[in-house]
Amino acid sequence: MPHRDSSVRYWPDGGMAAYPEAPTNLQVLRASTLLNSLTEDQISDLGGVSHMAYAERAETIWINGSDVDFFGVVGIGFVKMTRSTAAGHDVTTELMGPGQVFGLLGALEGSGCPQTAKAVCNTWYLKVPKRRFFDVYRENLVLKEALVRRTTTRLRSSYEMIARMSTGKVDQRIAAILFMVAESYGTEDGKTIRINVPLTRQDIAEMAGTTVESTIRVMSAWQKKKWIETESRTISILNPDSLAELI
Amino acid sequence: MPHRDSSVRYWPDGGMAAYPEAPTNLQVLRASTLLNSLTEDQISDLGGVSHMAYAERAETIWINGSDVDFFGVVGIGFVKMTRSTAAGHDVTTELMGPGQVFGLLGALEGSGCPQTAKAVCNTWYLKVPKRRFFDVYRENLVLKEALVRRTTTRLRSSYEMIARMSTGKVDQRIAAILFMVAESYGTEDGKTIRINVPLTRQDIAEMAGTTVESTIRVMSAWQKKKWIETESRTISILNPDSLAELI
DNA sequence: TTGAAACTATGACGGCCATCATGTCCTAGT
DNA sequence: ACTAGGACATGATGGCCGTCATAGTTTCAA
Repeated sequence: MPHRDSSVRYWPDGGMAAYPEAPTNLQVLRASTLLNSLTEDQISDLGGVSHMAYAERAETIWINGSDVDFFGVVGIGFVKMTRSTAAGHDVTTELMGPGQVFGLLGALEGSGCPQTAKAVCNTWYLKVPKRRFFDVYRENLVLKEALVRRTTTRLRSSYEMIARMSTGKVDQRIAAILFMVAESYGTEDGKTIRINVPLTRQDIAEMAGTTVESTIRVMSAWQKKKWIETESRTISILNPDSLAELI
Repeated sequence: MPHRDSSVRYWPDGGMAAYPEAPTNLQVLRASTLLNSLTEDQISDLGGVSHMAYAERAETIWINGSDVDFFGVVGIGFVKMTRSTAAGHDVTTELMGPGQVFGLLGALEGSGCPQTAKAVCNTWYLKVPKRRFFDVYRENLVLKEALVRRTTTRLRSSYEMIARMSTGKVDQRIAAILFMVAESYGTEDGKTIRINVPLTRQDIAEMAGTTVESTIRVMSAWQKKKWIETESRTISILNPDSLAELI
């Protein structure tokens, strides 16, 4: 299922002394599956009032509950949407990659953003003012349809998550997460699947709803079995079959 | 937050020798928050091609993956949407009550219904043919907007679920489930909140992603503490404060 | 280059909870 | 009324995994 072209750049590499090259506003808007249904005029219109922003790895873009007057479109990099429980644990519910729109959810019904947005790695993203977007959105049947489809898809995969996370052992949950991320951001090379997101064990633990230690234990065991491989935060699944039959 | 009028009938009571009185097609359509945005003409149109159906407690309305040519609107009773994991456990992701539309999700993008629908109690529901609905839907801005809102709300609460279920002890999860159900289908009477859904411990276990035994243990303990009370599958929260501070 | 911080790794221990087993009570249908 | 099946209840047991502790390794900025 991994479908992306391996030549695509997912995140800014190299040091950060000089900012990695930012994409242009229009590039980002056109790359968005949700927004590229707009007309050229509308896109350049929105592009004109939006502005590119940069978030460093682990930087918080906004806290949950806060009222923000923009939503984001990931340009290069990754943003995770998290929620923190009363016990103080952060749980990651979604991982947004290049072209993905984030923070639009709360926007539609006015109520604040229910989730915290945090950069997984150094990330360029476009801040689009909500107000301007609504002007386009309100009467746009195609856009509404696109939005329905997008939320529907997310809803479906979030049910998948609930089913996987609320039952199942830790190793199953982690395996499920790996496949889920690979599904969106993986590239195949023969049997091995390379996950093009720089994820720490902590990141994975938050997605799987477990602890760093357990995640490390499980993944270390897999590494010894040559099922997976990690090099500088990039995970490759060497033996998808074995991993899959865990689930 | 429980907001319903206690005079509303949530499910057919009494024996089933004679079917409890069915609501009419139009009653159900008008009671639906999603569909009542339609014009009178459209409603009576849809009402004409739909037909009322009855499902007994625990009856399966459709299996996941199957292609069904209708979606449902709950008239009287409750329907749960479940998914079963590879391990054979059923996980309930949503509980749909009177006026709620179910099974529309998969319909919009053609792919089969991702979840199994099962009656929680004896239930009257309206089967609305998808094809006819699409004719109305396709060009209807208001309906699309309503759908976006509905999906958005569901998405939000499903993220809530993920956060709650993937972390947290069993008692916290169960408490969270009770409040979540009470939020939608509870009626307040002084301090006590009565949950107007006939749920077994098994039902609750499936929602909390745990086992019947654990659920029984936890809820029995609460009963001894007079925090909750059960009479013939109807749960009342006597002491919401104590229960809430578990979470 | 170097040092600090973050990440990965591994062990010990204890509590939670899934599983199995057994029994009572309630409900529904003959 | 009687019986069968489902729901509720409770105990015993063992393994998973969260927590704490400690140490090695990588990353990155100065």
